[in-house]
Amino acid sequence: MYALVDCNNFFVSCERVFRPQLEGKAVVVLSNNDGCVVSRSNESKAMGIRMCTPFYQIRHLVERGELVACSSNYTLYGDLSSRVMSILADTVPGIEIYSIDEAFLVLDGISPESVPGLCRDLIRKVRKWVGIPVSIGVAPTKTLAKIASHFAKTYRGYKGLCMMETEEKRLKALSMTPIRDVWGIGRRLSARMESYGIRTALDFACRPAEWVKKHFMLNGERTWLELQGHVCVDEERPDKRKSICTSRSFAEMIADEKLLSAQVSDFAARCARKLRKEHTAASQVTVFLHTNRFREDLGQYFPSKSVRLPVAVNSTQEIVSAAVSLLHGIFRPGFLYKKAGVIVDDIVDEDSVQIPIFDYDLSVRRKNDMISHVMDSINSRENNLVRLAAQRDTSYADGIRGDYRSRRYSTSLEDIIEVH
DNA sequence: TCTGGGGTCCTAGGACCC
DNA sequence: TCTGGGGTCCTAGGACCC
Repeated sequence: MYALVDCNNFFVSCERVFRPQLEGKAVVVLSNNDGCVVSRSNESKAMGIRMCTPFYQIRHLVERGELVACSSNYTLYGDLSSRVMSILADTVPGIEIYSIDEAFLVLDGISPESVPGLCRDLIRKVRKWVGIPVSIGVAPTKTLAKIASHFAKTYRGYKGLCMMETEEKRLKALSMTPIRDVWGIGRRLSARMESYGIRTALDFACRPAEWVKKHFMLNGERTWLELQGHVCVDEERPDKRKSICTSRSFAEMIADEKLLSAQVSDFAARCARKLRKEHTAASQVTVFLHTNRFREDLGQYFPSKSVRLPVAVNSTQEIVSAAVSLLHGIFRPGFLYKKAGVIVDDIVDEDSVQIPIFDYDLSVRRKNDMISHVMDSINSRENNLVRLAAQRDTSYADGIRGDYRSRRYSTSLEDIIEVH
């Protein structure tokens, strides 16, 4: 059996940990630039606020005092997430962290009758020690555990735990689950399913195997098997990423190449830091630009360009310099740019980097690596204090709007003192 | 006026080879 | 005018996830 532990309304719950007065109120957490809604409390869901709603469409509710909006504070959420995960990891033999607010527990070796008690204990512990409410769904496959956790969250009677351990419960749950809510069935697939008359997960699970194979690809078949109770989604995801991306929308559109170059340098430096943190290196760098897709009155341009480096690298200097020259290759004057980003991929472990035999100056590489590590150790104390000249000379948050930002309760000494 | 960020996997189709 | 068949590998883009 798998247990899916899911933090309820995670970002909102994190804000509530440090601002208990938000308990019971309609709250939303906004994306970068206070752009759109990325987390909702039950109360704001009940008001009909949808996920990804642009904030300007609901700002009047905040002004009328009917809704509380919080700018996102990812450092805080990451910190609370790791506290939750470490409690889970201490309690069960295996844990697969699936996202910032979800983890699968592998219940191998735990007797079935002790599972409910163990789960209830976890719910209690996480709530008491971290302050975050979680729901747990237990079922024979990950796809079914997802469905179970949805029931655990939605129906008060379950008190946060839904066990799907019998055939009868499986069929009942599938019959009550719209096909679009099934893990792995997105907008496109569910539209197609509905055109075949499939409305619920049970409708789909009841179709014959041949029919599913004929009409859907590998993923559809996999989901179908999982709904039957056959494990297909098993393998744990590796902890090292295959690609790393740093991108931002700008509060104000940018026309100037120098300004854009400073932003892109900064994104590239962030990618390099993420690589070093995971002890990996990348041999491909990509830069992309977006104009504002919502402004039909303005010229549109979505260029992107990649370069393959002769060696996998993770020094700030090398990644930034690759990114800047890519930018110069795609920048075209006369456009207003709304978003830019840097992607590094073709990632390998930093200690298994293949060094070319010819035309490569190892001493330069060593020097770059040393400088990067010194930058890391200084920047770990004061974020972005030491930068390349190419990076913009403002602090990171500049140019990114966040009018409703909470304090850095878990990381900033000043803010911790303020709380106490 | 104002519309997020960061990932993974799969597939189709092109390039290339024999 | 007529112009094969089959395989592999790579990549861009789509679909999906949180």
